[in-house]
Amino acid sequence: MDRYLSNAVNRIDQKGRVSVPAHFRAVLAKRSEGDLYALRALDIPALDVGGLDLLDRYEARIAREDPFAQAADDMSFFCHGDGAFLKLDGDGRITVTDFMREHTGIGTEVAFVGRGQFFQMWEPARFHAYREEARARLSRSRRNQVGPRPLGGTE
Amino acid sequence: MDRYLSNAVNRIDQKGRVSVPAHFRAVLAKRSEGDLYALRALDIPALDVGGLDLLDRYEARIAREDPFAQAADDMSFFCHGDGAFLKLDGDGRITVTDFMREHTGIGTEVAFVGRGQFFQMWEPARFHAYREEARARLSRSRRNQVGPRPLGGTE
DNA sequence: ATTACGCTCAAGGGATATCATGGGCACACA
DNA sequence: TGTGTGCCCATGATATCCCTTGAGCGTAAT
Repeated sequence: MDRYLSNAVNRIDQKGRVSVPAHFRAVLAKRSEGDLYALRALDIPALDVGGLDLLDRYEARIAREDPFAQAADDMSFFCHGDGAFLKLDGDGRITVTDFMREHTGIGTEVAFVGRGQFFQMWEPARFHAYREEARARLSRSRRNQVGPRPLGGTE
Repeated sequence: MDRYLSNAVNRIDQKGRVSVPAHFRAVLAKRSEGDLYALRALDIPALDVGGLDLLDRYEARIAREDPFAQAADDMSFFCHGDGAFLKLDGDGRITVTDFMREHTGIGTEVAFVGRGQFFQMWEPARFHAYREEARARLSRSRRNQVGPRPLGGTE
């Protein structure tokens, strides 16, 4: 197993710690060494989290831009300035900081959502709402499609 | 860990000192020997700070200009002549000088912002405003994008 | 089939280390 | 004699480490 799949909701304890699902930790260990990289996602109240390989992907993307152009600067500002390293403690937990709470609205529980190459952290209610929106968008666009179906369904 | 990442706001004390975030100090120690070099960023009210390797970035840009042109001369003047060395004290703090305050508007607090190869110092409110601008620009360019997305939350 | 054991994992708590911040003191330079 | 600078230590908050608890689950034994 080398992809982040499925989702789980875990509770934040009084000291602000939350367990990263064991399955995600296993994937993480396979993809990168130790540290976790977290980033405030664009447009949605979630954090994108992964190993250092996730950061590498962003940096590779930035390297393709003219390093003195505005776009490269914005991208670096976003992924370096608005990102953070998370440390897993000995029990596989991370501490939820204000940095994370502000952007996501996370309070006492965190929804961990697998996204293949990375996973996300959401406030559970927002996650459920967003999931429904996403499903609705998909099924609407499938109905509007005349030719071959974009995704899924019965063939 | 060898890149400057995440951001933090620290308070300036009555003697004009401010702690450089411990994580940044660790990166600094790994990348360069002791010295910190600060320059006033072009176009934005921030300081670019790093080891002497920070100059590599600017010198690369100068190298791309015609050495007889005014622009190359101006750039060299700017990065070699208008920078300042910062001294870390025993507790990992630097003293905020007028040189820094003038350009940035820094008053009683400093926002340290990781930028990968270097980090920046901002007046916190200006930092927050600029961060929102940068995110808005990115999100706009993501929506206008037809093909694969340049960066960002959802893949 | 049902009970008992053992494993994994989320979650709680106490002790300790790290870090930002405040302040004292001495030395220099003006 | 002040003012700025460097060096040292004190403190409180937070993060980190280590150990414990208890629920869920599969497996094995009765």
